[in-house]
Amino acid sequence: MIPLRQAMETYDLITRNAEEVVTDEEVRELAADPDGKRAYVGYEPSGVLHLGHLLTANKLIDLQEAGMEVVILLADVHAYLNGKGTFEEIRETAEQMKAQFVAYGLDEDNTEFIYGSAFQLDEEYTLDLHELELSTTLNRSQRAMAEIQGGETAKVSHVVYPLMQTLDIEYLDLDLAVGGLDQRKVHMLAREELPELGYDVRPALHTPIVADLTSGEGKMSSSDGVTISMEDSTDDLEEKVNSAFCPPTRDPEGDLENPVLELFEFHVFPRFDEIVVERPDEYGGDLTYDDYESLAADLESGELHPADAKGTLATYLDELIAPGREKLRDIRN
RNA sequence: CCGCCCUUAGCUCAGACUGGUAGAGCAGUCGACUGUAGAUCGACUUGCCCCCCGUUCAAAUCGGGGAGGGCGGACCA
Repeated sequence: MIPLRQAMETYDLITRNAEEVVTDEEVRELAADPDGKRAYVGYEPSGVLHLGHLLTANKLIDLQEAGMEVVILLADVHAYLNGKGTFEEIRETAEQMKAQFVAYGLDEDNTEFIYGSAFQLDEEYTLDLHELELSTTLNRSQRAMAEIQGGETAKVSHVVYPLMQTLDIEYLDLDLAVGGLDQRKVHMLAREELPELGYDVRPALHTPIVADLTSGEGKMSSSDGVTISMEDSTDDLEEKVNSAFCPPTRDPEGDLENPVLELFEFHVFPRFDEIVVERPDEYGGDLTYDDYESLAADLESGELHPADAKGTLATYLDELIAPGREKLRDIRN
């Protein structure tokens, strides 16, 4: 396989499938000399990875491919502040999460896993945090958190949370912050506040939020609706994908998205060079695609039937998830 | 600390005044129709009515106590 870095311009690799790049100039500058530059995603520890996690993981893999160092923050303190349980419980799920990321394909030697509690409780960090608390309004912090916290009424911990993310970017010595689009307001807050403390502003890169599988609207959520995760068996995947909303178009009416196409675009094509749609002769025989655009175009034209697209999607997702699924099984035995 | 409002199905809420063992919409599940899903029909499911004590033949409903959540309480007066 040709290294992606040679096959694609570094900038295109770094920004592919990104919903937003802040700012483009800053990222172009990074792309000009990516070696040794540090990028991160922070995750609240979870025992089971789902497609939302994997979307940002795909981006991290791109960045590794581009020559960057990747840091995964196992955000135990953040999870604690967001009411996710005791530190003990959070730690345990963090270890499971780490194992699944490695199984998924993040190069272990090139990926730095670090617990938030390893540095977020230091005196210097804490004093910086208090300084941020002093210069940030409640309103601003709450707005930054709105997408992240549940429907619950905001606690004091919730407004501290994004301020800590701001400091993480400095204390982890990063050059790029990565996150889903739901992290946008937090990163904007960070860009605004870091200079106030005398620190440098870093660029941010946001991945899209995949639409809900069954309705095609909003975002796929782990709390409600159908989520595809490392826990799913092959049969689960087939069933979930088959029940997905999938009109034969890339651009459904209204605000709706085609989640099946989105999964091809954001999860399958970035990890496979070639996709084979196995089709019985009565429907025209097998089809082969090496990029998302041609597959989407065929769905649009009717050449590719949604049912065949779904079967194929389930097969490839299964392949992506299989290593993590095995790892989970090991952990649990 | 004090005051007011809220708590009923997964969600949003009716029902409470006038006690009689719980409803709607949405969601969900299952069929029919489509070579997928959705839409559309057809059927179905769903409950410690926040907790405890009391009154009563009988309490979601009345009385008392408690919990959780929301909002308010400077001055002008």
